Amino acid sequence: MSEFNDMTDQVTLSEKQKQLIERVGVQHEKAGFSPAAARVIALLLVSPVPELGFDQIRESLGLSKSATSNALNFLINTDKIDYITYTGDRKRYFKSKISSWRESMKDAIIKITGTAALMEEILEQRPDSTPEFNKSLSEVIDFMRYINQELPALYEKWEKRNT
Amino acid sequence: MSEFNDMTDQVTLSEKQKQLIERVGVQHEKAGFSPAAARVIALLLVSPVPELGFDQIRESLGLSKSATSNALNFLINTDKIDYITYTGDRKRYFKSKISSWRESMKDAIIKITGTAALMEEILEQRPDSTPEFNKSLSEVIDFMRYINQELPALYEKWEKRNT
DNA sequence: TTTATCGTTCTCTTTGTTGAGAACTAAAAA
DNA sequence: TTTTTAGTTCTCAACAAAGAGAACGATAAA
Repeated sequence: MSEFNDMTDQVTLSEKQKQLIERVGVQHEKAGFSPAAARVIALLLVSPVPELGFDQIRESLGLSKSATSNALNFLINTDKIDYITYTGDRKRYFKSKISSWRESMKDAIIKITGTAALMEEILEQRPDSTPEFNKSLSEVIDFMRYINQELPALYEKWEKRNT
Repeated sequence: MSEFNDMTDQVTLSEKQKQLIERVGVQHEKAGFSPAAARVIALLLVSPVPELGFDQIRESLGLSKSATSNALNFLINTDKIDYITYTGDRKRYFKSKISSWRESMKDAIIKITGTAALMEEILEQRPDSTPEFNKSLSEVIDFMRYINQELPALYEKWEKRNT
């Protein structure tokens, strides 16, 4: 496409931005992402240009093609990123799915429900001989369920507040 | 202490309980615990006897001493378990800290605050040229902060409901 | 003092993770 | 048809994580 294919494909990032990418990356590593995948989402959040091509990502982060490919596919499969294309351009442009944070929140809540269900299973098979323990367990479950139930209303309230 | 030291130290667990321990264990592995540590908390939640000694844990889970020791110390350091002692008995008896779930919830909320702070840093350095993106980012931050702010009240409401 | 108890720590092996680099593939362009 | 583009997949090496088992240590009991 470009007449200057010897040009670098790197995104221009300040030192501050690079450091921020590392910090956001580490945060995501702690959440269970691989270092490469963590840096990729971080880049897509920090980059002034929010839609980046494969090689822009690869070169900006100094990753290999395989690491880049695997990270991108992992992030697509887990719904963290998305890509768009432009007519007459075969490249895919990857972007953070931050705009669909509402759905991500819902998914996070479903996880809480799952935890509560497992806790419930634990509680159901516990003996009556440990009433204190059982009470705590029952409280956590109940609180989780309560939070779960009240969150939609809380969300509504937030929506209204922001109009 | 016992005259029958050739006896096994295993806790009696049904097949159903063993399977539940595995499932709760896997759940904790997904949350970032090592397999051994995950099985230990699971055991301390499922076991009919909620306070277990080192060898009871080791033998019930079929772990080595090192794995047991490291798992227990990790869980103590991360405030997931606790131990008590009895006069005239040098053994430590380990127990789940499920009873202090209120504090654990608070810690979980602090984590959200931390995430919001990092997001805020991202937002602050973003260019004005990406208003949609910035708006989404700003919304997530705002929603997180809102949840954070409203949770104490929600907790109060829950407490009242349960009296 | 010697022995037993209750763990901790060290070494080593096994297994899993991460990612580089090259080979490969599918589609489009020339 | 041949070449280029845009990635994917394979192989391999480096490194890290997990845990077994033995050696070690610290306190208490005999």
